[in-house]
Amino acid sequence: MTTNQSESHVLSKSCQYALRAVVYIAAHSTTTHLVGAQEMADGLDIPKHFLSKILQQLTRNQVISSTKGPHGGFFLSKENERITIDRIVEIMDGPGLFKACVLGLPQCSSTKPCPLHFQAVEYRDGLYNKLKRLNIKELALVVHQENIKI
Amino acid sequence: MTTNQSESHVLSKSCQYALRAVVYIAAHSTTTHLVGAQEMADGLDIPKHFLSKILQQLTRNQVISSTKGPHGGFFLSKENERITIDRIVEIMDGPGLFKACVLGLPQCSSTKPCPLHFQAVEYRDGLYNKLKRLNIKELALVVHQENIKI
DNA sequence: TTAATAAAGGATATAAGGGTCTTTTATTAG
DNA sequence: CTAATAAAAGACCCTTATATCCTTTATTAA
Ligand code: FES
Ligand code: FES
Repeated sequence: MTTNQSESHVLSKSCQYALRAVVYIAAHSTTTHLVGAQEMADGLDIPKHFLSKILQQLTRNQVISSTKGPHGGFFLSKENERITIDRIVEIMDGPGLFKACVLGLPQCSSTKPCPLHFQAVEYRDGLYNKLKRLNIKELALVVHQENIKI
Repeated sequence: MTTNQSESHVLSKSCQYALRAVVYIAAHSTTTHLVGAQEMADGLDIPKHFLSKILQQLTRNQVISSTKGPHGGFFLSKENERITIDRIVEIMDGPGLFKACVLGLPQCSSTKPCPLHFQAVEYRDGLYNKLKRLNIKELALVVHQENIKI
C-alpha cells in the first residue's frame, strides 16, 4: 500500500503526556504525599526527563503546583483543579488546534469554507466545547469513579 | 503564556496537500488538458517538488492517474473518482489516525476507555464515518456547485 | 550548617516531517 | 530518430518534535 508512516495525531505527544500527568497527579497526590516526576514517569511509562520538561511548563502556566526538596513534588491547588482541559491543550499545542482549517487553509469560516469544512467543523467544535466545559477536578472525579486507566 | 509553538494538527501537511491536489485535479483536468504538477503547485501555493512527491504516492496507490511527456499530467479515471476520502487520509497519514487513542494509549475501546475517550470518540468516529462515505467525485461536485475555495 | 533530595533550567542529541535538487524514464511533436 | 517535455525516482538538507544529560536552585531533615 506504500503509506507514509507519518502517523498523524490530533494532540502532540507532549500534550498527551501533559494530560495524563495532570490526571495522575489528581489521582495520586495527597496532603502527606506529593507526586514526584520519577514516580509519574514510572507510573505512566513516560521518559522521565521529557516528562520533567512538560511538568515545568505546566507549573509555569499555573496548571499544576510544585515544591522542591525532600518530599517535594507536584500537586493541584484549588485553583489548579478548576483549570479546564482545553487550556492544557492550548498551552501544549497552541491556540490554533480548534480554530484552524483541517486542510491548512489560512482562514476557516462557514462563509468561505474549504471542501471539508462542514464535515470537520461539526465534530471539531463539538469536542472543543466539551473540553472547554470540563475541568481537571471533574475529569479526575470521573476517572476515579469509573476506575479508568491512565 | 509560554506555549509550545508545536501547532499540532489533525492531518499532516502531506495529507492536506494530497486532499487539495485531488480536488484540484477533479476541478481542472479535462480530456484535452491534463493538470501538471507545476500548474497545481502554482494554483494551490504548494512547493512544487514536495507536491510532486505526494502526487507520486497518490499515483502509486491508484488514487490518481498520470501520463508522462509533453501534454502529460494528472487526471482521474472513473475508478479514481470512486475512491473515498478516508482512503487518501489512510495512505498519507496511516491507518491509525481514526483508530488510535487521543491520549496515545496502546488500546482504544469503550470497555477500557482513557479519560477522554468518550469526549473524543464521538468527534473522531463522526468525521471518519463521513469521510468513509464521501468519494472524490462527490466531493468535487459539491466543491464545484458551491464554488468552494481550495 | 550540612547533606540529601527534588524541581528548575539550560544545553545538547536524535528522529521524523517537511522541503529541495538532480537524474532517470516515458511520451510526444517534429 | 531527435529534441523537448513532464512525471518518477532517489539523494539530500532543514526544521521541529521528541528525548537525554548536566548544572543550578530551593527545601527539608538531621
Ligand atoms: S475552512 Fe477548512 S475546516 Fe473550515
Ligand atoms: S481510549 Fe483514549 S480515545 Fe479511546
